[in-house]
Amino acid sequence: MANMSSNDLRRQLEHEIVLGEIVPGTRLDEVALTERFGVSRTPVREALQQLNMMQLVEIRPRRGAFVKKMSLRELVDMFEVMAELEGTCGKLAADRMTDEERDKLKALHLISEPLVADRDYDSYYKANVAFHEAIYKGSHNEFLSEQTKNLRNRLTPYRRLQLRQSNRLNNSFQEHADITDAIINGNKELAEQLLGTHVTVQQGSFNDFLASLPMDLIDQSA
Amino acid sequence: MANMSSNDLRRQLEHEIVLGEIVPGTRLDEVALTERFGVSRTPVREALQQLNMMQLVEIRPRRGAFVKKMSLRELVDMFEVMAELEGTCGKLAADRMTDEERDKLKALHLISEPLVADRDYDSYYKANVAFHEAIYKGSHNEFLSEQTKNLRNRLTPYRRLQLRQSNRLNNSFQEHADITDAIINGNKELAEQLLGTHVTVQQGSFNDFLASLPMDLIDQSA
DNA sequence: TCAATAATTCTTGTATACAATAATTATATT
DNA sequence: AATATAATTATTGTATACAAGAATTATTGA
Repeated sequence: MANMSSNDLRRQLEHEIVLGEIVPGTRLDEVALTERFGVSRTPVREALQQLNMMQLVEIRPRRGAFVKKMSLRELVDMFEVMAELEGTCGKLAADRMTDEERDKLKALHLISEPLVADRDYDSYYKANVAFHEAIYKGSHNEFLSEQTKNLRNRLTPYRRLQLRQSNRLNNSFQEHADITDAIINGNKELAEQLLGTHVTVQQGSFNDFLASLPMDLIDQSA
Repeated sequence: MANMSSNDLRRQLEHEIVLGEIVPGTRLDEVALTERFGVSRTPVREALQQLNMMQLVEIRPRRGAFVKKMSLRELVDMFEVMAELEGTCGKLAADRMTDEERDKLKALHLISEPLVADRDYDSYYKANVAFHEAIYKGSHNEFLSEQTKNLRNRLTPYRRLQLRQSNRLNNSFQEHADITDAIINGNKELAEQLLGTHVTVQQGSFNDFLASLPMDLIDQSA
Protein backbone atom coordinates (compact mmCIF):
# COMPACT_ATOMS: atom_id res chain seq x y z
CA MET A 1 0.00 0.00 0.00
CA ALA A 2 2.92 2.24 -0.92
CA ASN A 3 4.39 3.73 2.24
CA MET A 4 0.97 5.03 3.14
CA SER A 5 0.84 3.24 6.43
CA SER A 6 3.58 5.31 8.03
CA ASN A 7 2.14 8.50 6.57
CA ASP A 8 -1.39 7.57 7.58
CA LEU A 9 -0.16 6.72 11.03
CA ARG A 10 1.57 10.05 11.30
CA ARG A 11 -1.50 11.93 10.18
CA GLN A 12 -3.72 10.12 12.65
CA LEU A 13 -1.38 10.65 15.57
CA GLU A 14 -0.82 14.26 14.53
CA HIS A 15 -4.56 14.78 14.56
CA GLU A 16 -4.96 13.30 18.01
CA ILE A 17 -2.07 15.25 19.44
CA VAL A 18 -3.22 18.55 17.97
CA LEU A 19 -6.73 18.01 19.26
CA GLY A 20 -5.38 17.19 22.69
CA GLU A 21 -6.74 13.66 22.64
CA ILE A 22 -3.24 12.51 23.36
CA VAL A 23 -2.03 14.72 26.18
CA PRO A 24 1.43 16.29 26.13
CA GLY A 25 3.81 14.24 28.20
CA THR A 26 2.33 10.84 27.41
CA ARG A 27 4.66 8.18 26.15
CA LEU A 28 3.91 6.65 22.78
CA ASP A 29 4.66 2.99 23.23
CA GLU A 30 5.75 1.38 19.97
CA VAL A 31 4.23 -2.05 20.51
CA ALA A 32 1.01 -0.52 21.80
CA LEU A 33 0.79 1.42 18.56
CA THR A 34 1.54 -1.67 16.49
CA GLU A 35 -1.36 -3.44 18.17
CA ARG A 36 -3.68 -0.50 17.81
CA PHE A 37 -3.00 0.04 14.12
CA GLY A 38 -2.27 -3.54 13.19
CA VAL A 39 1.10 -2.88 11.62
CA SER A 40 4.67 -3.71 12.50
CA ARG A 41 7.07 -1.53 14.41
CA THR A 42 8.74 -0.30 11.24
CA PRO A 43 5.99 2.06 10.03
CA VAL A 44 5.23 3.00 13.64
CA ARG A 45 8.79 4.10 14.16
CA GLU A 46 8.83 5.98 10.87
CA ALA A 47 5.69 7.84 11.90
CA LEU A 48 7.27 8.72 15.24
CA GLN A 49 10.37 10.02 13.48
CA GLN A 50 8.18 12.23 11.34
CA LEU A 51 6.31 13.59 14.33
CA ASN A 52 9.64 14.17 15.99
CA MET A 53 10.75 16.36 13.09
CA MET A 54 7.44 18.20 13.30
CA GLN A 55 8.32 18.94 16.94
CA LEU A 56 5.12 17.28 18.07
CA VAL A 57 6.90 14.46 19.83
CA GLU A 58 10.27 14.22 21.50
CA ILE A 59 12.38 11.10 21.08
CA ARG A 60 14.59 10.43 24.06
CA PRO A 61 17.21 7.88 23.00
CA ARG A 62 16.55 4.40 24.37
CA ARG A 63 13.67 5.83 26.43
CA GLY A 64 10.96 6.22 23.83
CA ALA A 65 8.79 8.87 22.19
CA PHE A 66 6.83 11.37 24.23
CA VAL A 67 4.25 13.90 23.14
CA LYS A 68 6.12 17.14 23.53
CA LYS A 69 5.42 19.44 26.41
CA MET A 70 6.20 23.08 25.72
CA SER A 71 7.84 25.19 28.35
CA LEU A 72 6.19 28.48 29.19
CA ARG A 73 9.09 30.23 27.54
CA GLU A 74 8.65 28.29 24.32
CA LEU A 75 4.93 29.00 24.32
CA VAL A 76 5.41 32.73 24.72
CA ASP A 77 7.99 32.69 21.95
CA MET A 78 5.73 30.69 19.67
CA PHE A 79 2.75 32.95 20.29
CA GLU A 80 4.91 35.92 19.45
CA VAL A 81 5.87 34.38 16.11
CA MET A 82 2.27 33.34 15.54
CA ALA A 83 1.20 36.96 15.96
CA GLU A 84 3.74 38.07 13.38
CA LEU A 85 2.75 35.42 10.87
CA GLU A 86 -0.96 36.13 11.28
CA GLY A 87 -0.23 39.81 10.84
CA THR A 88 1.70 39.14 7.68
CA CYS A 89 -1.10 36.99 6.32
CA GLY A 90 -3.53 39.80 7.00
CA LYS A 91 -1.32 42.39 5.38
CA LEU A 92 -0.91 40.35 2.22
CA ALA A 93 -4.55 39.28 2.16
CA ALA A 94 -5.69 42.91 2.32
CA ASP A 95 -3.47 43.52 -0.67
CA ARG A 96 -4.08 40.45 -2.76
CA MET A 97 -7.47 38.92 -2.11
CA THR A 98 -9.81 38.71 -5.05
CA ASP A 99 -13.28 40.19 -4.74
CA GLU A 100 -14.68 36.69 -4.36
CA GLU A 101 -12.29 35.95 -1.55
CA ARG A 102 -13.29 39.15 0.23
CA ASP A 103 -16.96 38.25 -0.08
CA LYS A 104 -16.22 34.78 1.20
CA LEU A 105 -14.35 36.17 4.18
CA LYS A 106 -17.26 38.43 5.07
CA ALA A 107 -19.62 35.47 4.82
CA LEU A 108 -17.38 33.30 6.97
CA HIS A 109 -17.30 36.02 9.57
CA LEU A 110 -21.07 36.39 9.68
CA ILE A 111 -21.54 32.65 10.19
CA SER A 112 -20.21 32.98 13.70
CA GLU A 113 -22.61 35.75 14.77
CA PRO A 114 -25.38 33.44 15.99
CA LEU A 115 -22.79 31.09 17.48
CA VAL A 116 -21.62 33.86 19.78
CA ALA A 117 -25.17 34.59 20.88
CA ASP A 118 -25.72 30.88 21.60
CA ARG A 119 -22.38 30.53 23.33
CA ASP A 120 -21.76 27.53 21.09
CA TYR A 121 -18.08 27.25 21.80
CA ASP A 122 -17.35 24.19 19.69
CA SER A 123 -19.02 25.56 16.59
CA TYR A 124 -17.43 28.95 17.12
CA TYR A 125 -14.09 27.26 17.42
CA LYS A 126 -14.55 25.65 14.04
CA ALA A 127 -15.85 28.82 12.41
CA ASN A 128 -12.87 30.63 13.88
CA VAL A 129 -10.45 28.20 12.28
CA ALA A 130 -12.19 28.58 8.91
CA PHE A 131 -12.08 32.37 9.19
CA HIS A 132 -8.39 32.45 9.91
CA GLU A 133 -7.52 29.90 7.27
CA ALA A 134 -9.37 31.98 4.71
CA ILE A 135 -7.06 34.84 5.57
CA TYR A 136 -4.00 32.60 5.30
CA LYS A 137 -5.08 31.52 1.85
CA GLY A 138 -5.88 35.11 0.94
CA SER A 139 -2.21 35.97 1.35
CA HIS A 140 -1.68 34.09 -1.94
CA ASN A 141 1.51 32.78 -0.44
CA GLU A 142 1.12 29.07 0.01
CA PHE A 143 4.31 28.66 1.96
CA LEU A 144 3.28 31.35 4.44
CA SER A 145 -0.17 29.86 4.65
CA GLU A 146 1.20 26.42 5.45
CA GLN A 147 3.67 27.71 7.99
CA THR A 148 1.02 29.67 9.79
CA LYS A 149 -1.41 26.77 9.80
CA ASN A 150 1.30 24.49 11.13
CA LEU A 151 2.18 26.80 13.95
CA ARG A 152 -1.49 27.29 14.80
CA ASN A 153 -1.84 23.51 15.00
CA ARG A 154 1.09 23.18 17.30
CA LEU A 155 -0.38 25.78 19.61
CA THR A 156 -3.89 24.38 19.53
CA PRO A 157 -3.60 22.20 22.63
CA TYR A 158 -2.73 25.33 24.57
CA ARG A 159 -5.42 27.52 23.08
CA ARG A 160 -8.59 25.51 23.28
CA LEU A 161 -9.53 26.74 26.70
CA GLN A 162 -8.90 30.38 25.97
CA LEU A 163 -12.13 31.00 24.13
CA ARG A 164 -14.10 29.71 27.08
CA GLN A 165 -12.91 32.58 29.19
CA SER A 166 -15.41 35.18 30.38
CA ASN A 167 -16.26 37.33 27.40
CA ARG A 168 -13.46 36.25 25.11
CA LEU A 169 -16.09 35.07 22.66
CA ASN A 170 -17.65 38.50 22.26
CA ASN A 171 -14.27 40.17 22.01
CA SER A 172 -13.10 37.68 19.44
CA PHE A 173 -16.16 38.28 17.29
CA GLN A 174 -15.78 42.04 17.48
CA GLU A 175 -12.12 41.75 16.56
CA HIS A 176 -13.04 39.59 13.58
CA ALA A 177 -15.45 42.27 12.45
CA ASP A 178 -12.71 44.89 12.48
CA ILE A 179 -10.26 42.54 10.78
CA THR A 180 -12.77 41.72 8.07
CA ASP A 181 -13.39 45.39 7.40
CA ALA A 182 -9.71 46.19 7.25
CA ILE A 183 -9.03 43.41 4.78
CA ILE A 184 -12.04 44.17 2.61
CA ASN A 185 -11.05 47.82 2.50
CA GLY A 186 -7.51 46.85 1.57
CA ASN A 187 -6.12 48.52 4.66
CA LYS A 188 -2.86 46.56 4.88
CA GLU A 189 -1.38 48.22 7.91
CA LEU A 190 -4.56 47.97 9.96
CA ALA A 191 -5.17 44.35 9.00
CA GLU A 192 -1.62 43.48 9.99
CA GLN A 193 -1.85 45.27 13.29
CA LEU A 194 -5.26 43.89 14.22
CA LEU A 195 -4.32 40.32 13.41
CA GLY A 196 -1.02 40.70 15.23
CA THR A 197 -2.77 41.58 18.45
CA HIS A 198 -5.77 39.31 17.89
CA VAL A 199 -3.92 36.06 18.49
CA THR A 200 -1.50 37.28 20.96
CA VAL A 201 -0.72 37.42 24.55
CA GLN A 202 -0.93 41.15 24.83
CA GLN A 203 -4.61 41.05 24.08
CA GLY A 204 -6.16 40.74 27.49
CA SER A 205 -3.63 40.69 30.26
CA PHE A 206 -0.70 38.33 30.35
CA ASN A 207 -2.04 37.00 33.61
CA ASP A 208 -5.28 36.01 31.92
CA PHE A 209 -3.28 34.15 29.34
CA LEU A 210 -1.34 32.34 32.01
CA ALA A 211 -4.52 31.52 33.87
CA SER A 212 -6.00 29.96 30.77
CA LEU A 213 -3.07 27.61 30.30
CA PRO A 214 -3.51 24.04 31.48
CA MET A 215 -0.41 23.88 33.61
CA ASP A 216 -0.17 20.11 33.58
CA LEU A 217 0.49 20.27 29.86
CA ILE A 218 3.48 22.50 30.39
CA ASP A 219 7.08 21.49 30.76
CA GLN A 220 8.02 22.81 34.18
CA SER A 221 11.61 21.65 33.96
CA ALA A 222 12.70 24.29 31.45
CA MET B 1 24.93 3.77 19.88
CA ALA B 2 21.41 4.84 20.82
CA ASN B 3 19.49 5.94 17.75
CA MET B 4 22.34 8.24 16.88
CA SER B 5 22.97 6.64 13.54
CA SER B 6 19.71 7.80 11.98
CA ASN B 7 20.08 11.27 13.49
CA ASP B 8 23.73 11.48 12.48
CA LEU B 9 22.82 10.37 9.01
CA ARG B 10 20.13 13.01 8.79
CA ARG B 11 22.49 15.73 9.95
CA GLN B 12 25.14 14.71 7.47
CA LEU B 13 22.75 14.56 4.53
CA GLU B 14 21.10 17.79 5.63
CA HIS B 15 24.51 19.44 5.64
CA GLU B 16 25.33 18.21 2.16
CA ILE B 17 21.97 19.21 0.75
CA VAL B 18 22.04 22.68 2.28
CA LEU B 19 25.54 23.28 1.01
CA GLY B 20 24.52 22.15 -2.43
CA GLU B 21 26.93 19.21 -2.44
CA ILE B 22 23.95 17.04 -3.23
CA VAL B 23 22.10 18.83 -5.98
CA PRO B 24 18.31 19.24 -5.94
CA GLY B 25 16.70 16.57 -8.06
CA THR B 26 19.18 13.78 -7.32
CA ARG B 27 17.79 10.51 -6.11
CA LEU B 28 18.98 9.24 -2.76
CA ASP B 29 19.39 5.53 -3.26
CA GLU B 30 18.85 3.61 -0.06
CA VAL B 31 21.35 0.81 -0.64
CA ALA B 32 23.95 3.27 -1.88
CA LEU B 33 23.55 5.14 1.40
CA THR B 34 23.79 1.93 3.42
CA GLU B 35 27.10 1.18 1.72
CA ARG B 36 28.38 4.69 2.13
CA PHE B 37 27.58 4.92 5.83
CA GLY B 38 27.99 1.27 6.70
CA VAL B 39 24.59 0.83 8.27
CA SER B 40 21.46 -1.04 7.34
CA ARG B 41 18.49 0.34 5.47
CA THR B 42 16.53 0.94 8.65
CA PRO B 43 18.43 4.00 9.90
CA VAL B 44 18.84 5.19 6.32
CA ARG B 45 15.11 5.16 5.80
CA GLU B 46 14.50 6.88 9.12
CA ALA B 47 16.90 9.63 8.12
CA LEU B 48 15.13 10.04 4.80
CA GLN B 49 11.77 10.30 6.56
CA GLN B 50 13.18 13.03 8.74
CA LEU B 51 14.54 14.95 5.78
CA ASN B 52 11.19 14.50 4.12
CA MET B 53 9.46 16.18 7.05
CA MET B 54 12.03 18.96 6.89
CA GLN B 55 10.98 19.45 3.27
CA LEU B 56 14.52 18.89 2.11
CA VAL B 57 13.70 15.68 0.30
CA GLU B 58 10.57 14.45 -1.38
CA ILE B 59 9.55 10.83 -1.04
CA ARG B 60 7.65 9.58 -4.05
CA PRO B 61 5.94 6.34 -3.05
CA ARG B 62 7.65 3.27 -4.47
CA ARG B 63 9.94 5.52 -6.48
CA GLY B 64 12.41 6.67 -3.88
CA ALA B 65 13.64 9.81 -2.16
CA PHE B 66 14.74 12.85 -4.15
CA VAL B 67 16.40 16.03 -3.02
CA LYS B 68 13.61 18.52 -3.36
CA LYS B 69 13.53 20.98 -6.18
CA MET B 70 11.65 24.16 -5.43
CA SER B 71 9.42 25.68 -8.02
CA LEU B 72 9.94 29.34 -8.81
CA ARG B 73 6.63 30.07 -7.15
CA GLU B 74 7.67 28.31 -3.95
CA LEU B 75 10.97 30.14 -3.94
CA VAL B 76 9.35 33.53 -4.30
CA ASP B 77 6.92 32.65 -1.52
CA MET B 78 9.70 31.44 0.72
CA PHE B 79 11.80 34.53 0.13
CA GLU B 80 8.82 36.66 1.02
CA VAL B 81 8.41 34.85 4.34
CA MET B 82 12.15 34.99 4.90
CA ALA B 83 12.02 38.76 4.52
CA GLU B 84 9.26 38.99 7.10
CA LEU B 85 11.05 36.75 9.58
CA GLU B 86 14.32 38.60 9.18
CA GLY B 87 12.50 41.85 9.67
CA THR B 88 10.87 40.57 12.82
CA CYS B 89 14.21 39.39 14.17
CA GLY B 90 15.62 42.83 13.51
CA LYS B 91 12.73 44.59 15.17
CA LEU B 92 12.98 42.46 18.30
CA ALA B 93 16.77 42.60 18.35
CA ALA B 94 16.72 46.41 18.23
CA ASP B 95 14.43 46.25 21.24
CA ARG B 96 15.98 43.50 23.30
CA MET B 97 19.67 43.13 22.62
CA THR B 98 21.98 43.63 25.57
CA ASP B 99 24.80 46.14 25.28
CA GLU B 100 27.22 43.26 24.86
CA GLU B 101 25.18 41.84 22.03
CA ARG B 102 25.13 45.20 20.29
CA ASP B 103 28.89 45.50 20.60
CA LYS B 104 29.26 41.99 19.28
CA LEU B 105 27.07 42.77 16.30
CA LYS B 106 29.11 45.82 15.45
CA ALA B 107 32.28 43.75 15.68
CA LEU B 108 30.84 41.02 13.47
CA HIS B 109 29.90 43.60 10.92
CA LEU B 110 33.36 45.14 10.83
CA ILE B 111 34.98 41.76 10.27
CA SER B 112 33.61 41.69 6.76
CA GLU B 113 35.00 45.09 5.73
CA PRO B 114 38.36 43.77 4.50
CA LEU B 115 36.64 40.75 2.96
CA VAL B 116 34.65 43.05 0.69
CA ALA B 117 37.79 44.85 -0.38
CA ASP B 118 39.48 41.53 -1.12
CA ARG B 119 36.41 40.16 -2.89
CA ASP B 120 36.78 37.09 -0.67
CA TYR B 121 33.36 35.66 -1.40
CA ASP B 122 33.64 32.52 0.67
CA SER B 123 34.81 34.31 3.79
CA TYR B 124 32.22 37.03 3.30
CA TYR B 125 29.58 34.36 2.97
CA LYS B 126 30.54 32.94 6.35
CA ALA B 127 30.78 36.34 8.00
CA ASN B 128 27.38 37.16 6.56
CA VAL B 129 25.85 34.05 8.13
CA ALA B 130 27.38 34.93 11.49
CA PHE B 131 26.09 38.49 11.25
CA HIS B 132 22.55 37.41 10.53
CA GLU B 133 22.53 34.69 13.15
CA ALA B 134 23.66 37.22 15.74
CA ILE B 135 20.54 39.22 14.89
CA TYR B 136 18.34 36.14 15.13
CA LYS B 137 19.72 35.41 18.57
CA GLY B 138 19.35 39.03 19.54
CA SER B 139 15.60 38.72 19.13
CA HIS B 140 15.71 36.74 22.38
CA ASN B 141 13.07 34.50 20.86
CA GLU B 142 14.63 31.11 20.39
CA PHE B 143 11.71 29.75 18.41
CA LEU B 144 11.84 32.64 15.97
CA SER B 145 15.58 32.32 15.74
CA GLU B 146 15.37 28.62 14.90
CA GLN B 147 12.60 29.11 12.37
CA THR B 148 14.50 31.82 10.60
CA LYS B 149 17.72 29.84 10.59
CA ASN B 150 15.86 26.83 9.20
CA LEU B 151 14.30 28.78 6.41
CA ARG B 152 17.62 30.40 5.58
CA ASN B 153 19.15 26.93 5.34
CA ARG B 154 16.47 25.73 3.02
CA LEU B 155 17.04 28.68 0.74
CA THR B 156 20.81 28.44 0.83
CA PRO B 157 21.22 26.33 -2.31
CA TYR B 158 19.41 29.06 -4.21
CA ARG B 159 21.27 31.97 -2.67
CA ARG B 160 24.91 31.07 -2.90
CA LEU B 161 25.39 32.57 -6.29
CA GLN B 162 23.65 35.81 -5.53
CA LEU B 163 26.54 37.39 -3.69
CA ARG B 164 28.79 36.84 -6.67
CA GLN B 165 26.76 39.23 -8.73
CA SER B 166 28.32 42.48 -9.86
CA ASN B 167 28.48 44.76 -6.86
CA ARG B 168 26.15 42.82 -4.59
CA LEU B 169 29.03 42.47 -2.15
CA ASN B 170 29.41 46.22 -1.71
CA ASN B 171 25.69 46.74 -1.45
CA SER B 172 25.35 43.98 1.09
CA PHE B 173 28.07 45.46 3.24
CA GLN B 174 26.52 48.92 3.11
CA GLU B 175 23.14 47.50 4.03
CA HIS B 176 24.71 45.70 6.95
CA ALA B 177 26.16 48.99 8.13
CA ASP B 178 22.73 50.61 8.13
CA ILE B 179 21.15 47.60 9.79
CA THR B 180 23.81 47.58 12.49
CA ASP B 181 23.24 51.24 13.20
CA ALA B 182 19.48 50.85 13.36
CA ILE B 183 19.72 47.96 15.80
CA ILE B 184 22.34 49.60 17.97
CA ASN B 185 20.26 52.76 18.15
CA GLY B 186 17.20 50.72 19.06
CA ASN B 187 15.35 51.91 15.97
CA LYS B 188 12.89 49.03 15.71
CA GLU B 189 10.96 50.16 12.70
CA LEU B 190 14.02 50.96 10.65
CA ALA B 191 15.75 47.71 11.57
CA GLU B 192 12.65 45.77 10.58
CA GLN B 193 12.31 47.60 7.29
CA LEU B 194 15.96 47.36 6.35
CA LEU B 195 16.21 43.66 7.11
CA GLY B 196 12.95 43.01 5.30
CA THR B 197 14.33 44.43 2.09
CA HIS B 198 17.90 43.23 2.65
CA VAL B 199 17.15 39.56 2.00
CA THR B 200 14.47 39.98 -0.44
CA VAL B 201 13.71 39.90 -4.05
CA GLN B 202 12.70 43.51 -4.32
CA GLN B 203 16.21 44.56 -3.53
CA GLY B 204 17.81 44.74 -6.91
CA SER B 205 15.40 43.96 -9.68
CA PHE B 206 13.38 40.81 -9.85
CA ASN B 207 15.08 40.04 -13.11
CA ASP B 208 18.44 40.08 -11.41
CA PHE B 209 17.13 37.66 -8.88
CA LEU B 210 15.87 35.36 -11.58
CA ALA B 211 19.13 35.62 -13.42
CA SER B 212 21.04 34.57 -10.33
CA LEU B 213 18.99 31.41 -9.92
CA PRO B 214 20.54 28.18 -11.14
CA MET B 215 17.64 27.07 -13.27
CA ASP B 216 18.62 23.42 -13.28
CA LEU B 217 17.95 23.34 -9.56
CA ILE B 218 14.42 24.52 -10.10
CA ASP B 219 11.31 22.44 -10.50
CA GLN B 220 10.01 23.42 -13.91
CA SER B 221 6.97 21.20 -13.69
CA ALA B 222 5.09 23.32 -11.17
C1' DT C 1 11.86 -3.37 57.54
C1' DC C 2 14.68 -0.95 54.44
C1' DA C 3 18.52 -0.21 51.30
C1' DA C 4 21.57 -1.86 47.99
C1' DT C 5 22.57 -4.89 44.48
C1' DA C 6 21.72 -8.70 41.33
C1' DA C 7 18.65 -10.98 38.11
C1' DT C 8 15.03 -10.58 35.04
C1' DT C 9 11.97 -8.47 31.91
C1' DC C 10 10.79 -4.98 28.72
C1' DT C 11 11.73 -1.65 25.20
C1' DT C 12 14.29 0.49 21.94
C1' DG C 13 17.74 0.42 18.01
C1' DT C 14 19.56 -2.11 14.11
C1' DA C 15 19.90 -5.79 10.76
C1' DT C 16 17.92 -8.96 7.86
C1' DA C 17 14.15 -11.37 5.38
C1' DC C 18 10.22 -11.30 2.63
C1' DA C 19 6.51 -9.17 -0.36
C1' DA C 20 4.96 -6.01 -3.77
C1' DT C 21 5.67 -2.70 -7.21
C1' DA C 22 8.47 -0.20 -10.55
C1' DA C 23 12.23 -0.31 -13.96
C1' DT C 24 14.77 -2.77 -17.23
C1' DT C 25 15.88 -6.03 -20.45
C1' DA C 26 14.65 -9.67 -23.63
C1' DT C 27 11.58 -11.62 -26.84
C1' DA C 28 8.19 -11.82 -30.28
C1' DT C 29 5.29 -9.99 -33.77
C1' DT C 30 4.35 -6.99 -37.52
C1' DA D 1 13.78 -2.47 -37.76
C1' DA D 2 10.43 -0.82 -34.61
C1' DT D 3 7.04 -1.41 -31.29
C1' DA D 4 4.50 -4.00 -28.02
C1' DT D 5 4.53 -7.38 -24.65
C1' DA D 6 6.58 -10.73 -21.53
C1' DA D 7 10.25 -12.02 -18.38
C1' DT D 8 13.68 -10.54 -15.38
C1' DT D 9 15.89 -7.58 -12.20
C1' DA D 10 16.11 -4.03 -8.91
C1' DT D 11 14.17 -1.18 -5.32
C1' DT D 12 10.95 0.15 -2.08
C1' DG D 13 7.71 -1.01 1.86
C1' DT D 14 6.76 -4.01 5.72
C1' DA D 15 7.55 -7.68 9.02
C1' DT D 16 10.41 -10.14 11.89
C1' DA D 17 14.74 -11.35 14.35
C1' DC D 18 18.41 -10.16 17.11
C1' DA D 19 21.33 -7.06 20.16
C1' DA D 20 21.93 -3.63 23.70
C1' DG D 21 20.47 -0.72 27.13
C1' DA D 22 16.77 0.85 30.56
C1' DA D 23 13.29 -0.31 33.88
C1' DT D 24 11.50 -3.45 37.04
C1' DT D 25 11.44 -6.97 40.18
C1' DA D 26 13.72 -10.21 43.26
C1' DT D 27 17.17 -11.20 46.52
C1' DT D 28 20.42 -10.46 50.05
C1' DG D 29 22.38 -8.23 53.96
C1' DA D 30 22.16 -5.24 57.74
